[in-house]
Amino acid sequence: MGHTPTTARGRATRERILDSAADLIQRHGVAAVTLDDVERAAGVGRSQLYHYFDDRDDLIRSVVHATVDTVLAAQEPLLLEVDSLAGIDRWFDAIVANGTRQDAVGGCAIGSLASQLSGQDDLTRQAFVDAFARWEAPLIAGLRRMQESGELRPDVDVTELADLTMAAIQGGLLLAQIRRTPDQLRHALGGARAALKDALAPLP
Amino acid sequence: MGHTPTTARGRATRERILDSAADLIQRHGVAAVTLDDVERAAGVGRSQLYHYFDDRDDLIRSVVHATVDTVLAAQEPLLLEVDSLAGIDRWFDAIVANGTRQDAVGGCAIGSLASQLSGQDDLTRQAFVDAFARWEAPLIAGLRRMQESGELRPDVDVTELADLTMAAIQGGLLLAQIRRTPDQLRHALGGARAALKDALAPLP
DNA sequence: GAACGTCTGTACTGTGAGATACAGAACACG
DNA sequence: CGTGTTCTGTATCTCACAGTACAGACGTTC
Repeated sequence: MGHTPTTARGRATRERILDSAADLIQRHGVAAVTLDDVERAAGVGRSQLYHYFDDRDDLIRSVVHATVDTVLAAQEPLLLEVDSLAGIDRWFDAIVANGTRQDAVGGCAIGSLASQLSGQDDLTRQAFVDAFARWEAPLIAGLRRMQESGELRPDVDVTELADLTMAAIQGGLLLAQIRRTPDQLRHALGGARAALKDALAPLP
Repeated sequence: MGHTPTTARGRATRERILDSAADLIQRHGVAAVTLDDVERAAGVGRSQLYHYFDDRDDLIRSVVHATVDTVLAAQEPLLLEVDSLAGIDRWFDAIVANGTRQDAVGGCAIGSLASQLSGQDDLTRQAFVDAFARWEAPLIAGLRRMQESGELRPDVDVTELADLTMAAIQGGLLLAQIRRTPDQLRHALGGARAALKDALAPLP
């Protein structure tokens, strides 16, 4: 997997390559990005690319891992608070805000990559299985806490709730990306919220 | 957009090219499919490709249109019956069955293409906007009939219900494709069903 | 059956883009 | 400083693949 840099300059260069590549891929898709594009955007020469990465596939894989880490790191603070309906609302609001932001090219960075690359090798697909598992884990944990505290009915299946929530996020982002409007994302999350509210224990 | 065939043989050849290309693209992704691959799979020569299609992009666009038509045609009979909860259940069951079938590579043919190509030109993106609109229209119409007959509460927004249902389908199929298990699709559709059930008018 | 349009087969070309070679600059470390 | 290692710049190679050229087969119509 290429050379891991030992100096500060090396690390900076490798980061710059990864960031530029991730940005280009996010905007134009994996297939449309050439090594020349990455070089230009990162301001490096061909030799650097092959110094830090084995080949194009290795670079793409590295971008996938970096993207997953970035997205999950951004989600983490809010995900740890999803142990109440209010916390879930804050999380959903952040997702909508994020999906609506700036140029609103939108879509989920992980979801987009996943549907472009999951038809690839099994190793790449596994990376996405892991990514979504890591994403869903704190949600399941939060719902379980809600169940233990009696906030959630004891008979509901929390993994089922988590699954439908993740699907609503991914589907909502995909359709919002195509239509270039956040409405469908909001509606999808509204549906997930309704399902979650349904699972709340009736007030005593 | 290439020559439209006038003879039966010509139509058959064009169809064969389109079918083979659609199949290859479905399995390996747009970027991974070369014209040589299509030729081999369809058993035609290079000249045929360029006889019926202007260039590779034209072929891809044609595959998109053909895929959309195929998927929507398959959905149509069930979609016309979604004016009752039982009809919706039949539709959902068919989607799960279809997503579980055969090699279960899964994913939505339209959704996959959309996320691969929506970053392309605006014209291609528009094709997917239209496709999803065509898909959603009979669902909205069915829900509206349910509302008019009093089966659905009058205050609910049927487009909102339709939107979240479409998102559940797309998200569920995407995640099911990655995990190679239909569970998440079932859960996602279960969530949509709960939202729909919530909108039913209380029994008199 | 001949002549014209439609369709098909094969061989070729040009180039974009991934990969390599190798020399030179920057830097760490004694 | 000097020497070895890490990092960078440029030029070049190679080849897969989109696109072209052109001849030949088929088939339809008068």
